Amino acid sequence: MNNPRPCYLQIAIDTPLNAVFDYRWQCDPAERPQVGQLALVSFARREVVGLIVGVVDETDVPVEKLKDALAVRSQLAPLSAQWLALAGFAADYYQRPLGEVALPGLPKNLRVLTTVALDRALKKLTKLDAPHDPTPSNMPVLNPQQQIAADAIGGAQGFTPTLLYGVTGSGKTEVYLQACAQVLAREPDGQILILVPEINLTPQLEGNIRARFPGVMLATLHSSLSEGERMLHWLAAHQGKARIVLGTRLAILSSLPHLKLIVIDEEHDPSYKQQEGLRYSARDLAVWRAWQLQIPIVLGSATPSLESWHHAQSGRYRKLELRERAVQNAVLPTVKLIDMERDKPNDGLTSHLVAAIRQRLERGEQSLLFLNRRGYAPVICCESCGWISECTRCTSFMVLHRPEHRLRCHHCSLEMRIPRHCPTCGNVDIQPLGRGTQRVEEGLQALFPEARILRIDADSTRKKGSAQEAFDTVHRGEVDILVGTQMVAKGHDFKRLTLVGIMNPDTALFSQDYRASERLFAQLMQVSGRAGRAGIPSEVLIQTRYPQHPLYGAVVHHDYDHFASALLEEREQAALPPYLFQALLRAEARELATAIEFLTLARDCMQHPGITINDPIPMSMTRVHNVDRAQLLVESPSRPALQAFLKEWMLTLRQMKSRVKWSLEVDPLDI
DNA sequence: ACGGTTTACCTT
DNA sequence: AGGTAAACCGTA
Repeated sequence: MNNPRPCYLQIAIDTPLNAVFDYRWQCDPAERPQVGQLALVSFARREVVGLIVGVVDETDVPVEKLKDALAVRSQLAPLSAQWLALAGFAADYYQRPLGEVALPGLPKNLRVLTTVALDRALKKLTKLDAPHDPTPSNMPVLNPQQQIAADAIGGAQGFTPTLLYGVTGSGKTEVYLQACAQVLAREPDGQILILVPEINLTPQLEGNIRARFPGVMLATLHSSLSEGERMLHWLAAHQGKARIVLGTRLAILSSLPHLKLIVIDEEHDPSYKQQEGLRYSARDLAVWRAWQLQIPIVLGSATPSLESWHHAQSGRYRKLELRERAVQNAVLPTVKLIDMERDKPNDGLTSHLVAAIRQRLERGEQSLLFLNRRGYAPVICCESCGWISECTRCTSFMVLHRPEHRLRCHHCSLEMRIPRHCPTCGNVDIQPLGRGTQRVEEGLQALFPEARILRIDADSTRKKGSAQEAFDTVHRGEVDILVGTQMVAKGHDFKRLTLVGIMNPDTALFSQDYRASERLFAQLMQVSGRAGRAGIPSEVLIQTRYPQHPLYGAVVHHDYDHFASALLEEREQAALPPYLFQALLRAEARELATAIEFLTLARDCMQHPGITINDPIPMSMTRVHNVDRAQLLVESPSRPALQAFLKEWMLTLRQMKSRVKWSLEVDPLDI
């Protein structure tokens, strides 16, 4: 006899509450809901989609509190136990409730009340039948180092983390592709996840993969997809139809039931770290995922993160090296330092750099000027009383944007007209101080009136698609001099580019942030790599006041090894990551004192053997948009000890019910 | 007494 | 978090 008895669904919901919620469900025993399915429930006067993490016959929740679940999304195959374990690991590690990790990782259309988008995508995928021919088209012949690397990665069994270390142009992409080919050929349903820092900046890669594997479905996952596309691509991966998934950091949480290989390109890139909400590192989660599934993972970079380099040195990761440039007879560019004390710059440009640009113009070659500061000038100031354009809402300056004739705060977007005279003393001589890309562009145009100059930065590419258009213009050779921020440093191969000028990198040398030099080195190597890709000898000129600085010496000699070893030694001596593990508790309030007070309480509320809790300090940019921020750094040489402490600590802090807004970041990058 | 804003409370 | 209802507050 069928005794219709309710079962209870334990549901994770996207809320900061650290709990799962039980709902009643009238179970047809033949169709019991499954763990990993999604369900629609009413929660705190609204309806939300949650994730079923348990199906049980009993519950401790009092009957008067229990509600019926409204619907189960049975048309969608459940998320696998392995996927749930990944979300669970991320939730534990980053100290957030499971629902806050698992649900935002799903396409938005799966989380709405109606299922029309889901049904439409399902229908579309049924009709579309995925090609299943893993045969690659025209595989280029690899050089011996590349071949060894491709075979080692493609033929690896079990959890095999590999650091693929090779300079720009050494042909890492080709190694990935051929390793992929081996895995696709060997594993009949096998899926591959390829992560890149920013997909817009590597448009070539998607094309290369499609061209190489015409018989295999590729799905992309990144933030500039429309919701419809994202739903479709996510489902293609979830159903196993997409054999290759190419995506940014958010793709690490995609459902890949037959995942057999993970590739992380430019693994050192800071954009693998999410900087708001759940502050996860896609690279670190990827390594965990590979370990969980016991599959190979390759981390590629010309300038690996010190964390990965350290793992390679200690033998935890296998290190494979590509020493030669593989791209047809390409040579490493010559890097030269220009001493700005001896060659005084005019309009920010030393005579050496000007001469080098002129030479390129005469030869019909392209130049790139790299300056990591947008706007016209970072600040304006009054000549007579010393007034400077500070933001009224932030601890920062209002940046002069000349084309728009406005001052703008880059942190809270406050804008105002440029004052005609000084607001404090009335003096009319207000001068821009320092220079950004707009001012450099203006200076160059005055110097080379006949040259075609293009500026690429966040301001010039605000409109959708305008960045691509700008890059296309450069590729077509319609630009002589390119001025840009870090936007131009990544990915693009400029065939006719033979000169890279780096305008003012010195500020990072003496930064409080101990990671600044690691980042600067990676950035200089990366931007240098834009030149010399087509076999024409090319040059990188770095303008500096500190030509003796060892960092520049390492850049000149393209010597990451020694630079990294020296940095690692420093980090070990100073007890810093990767020899130390950190977490950061942040608090924000109208008054700085309120934030500090909360953090002091947090510091003193628990015993903490083996853990160092530093004093609360205001953040380096204390005020943003009229909110004051402070932080508390927690450190331990043992990751498990830190994890155990954080777990307890979060329980205690949540119980404090303080009305101060606070958040925890595990493994912070910026301190 | 009004209406707009800040705060407190709840989530199965 | 996010949604609602209660509490607060200046002013007519």
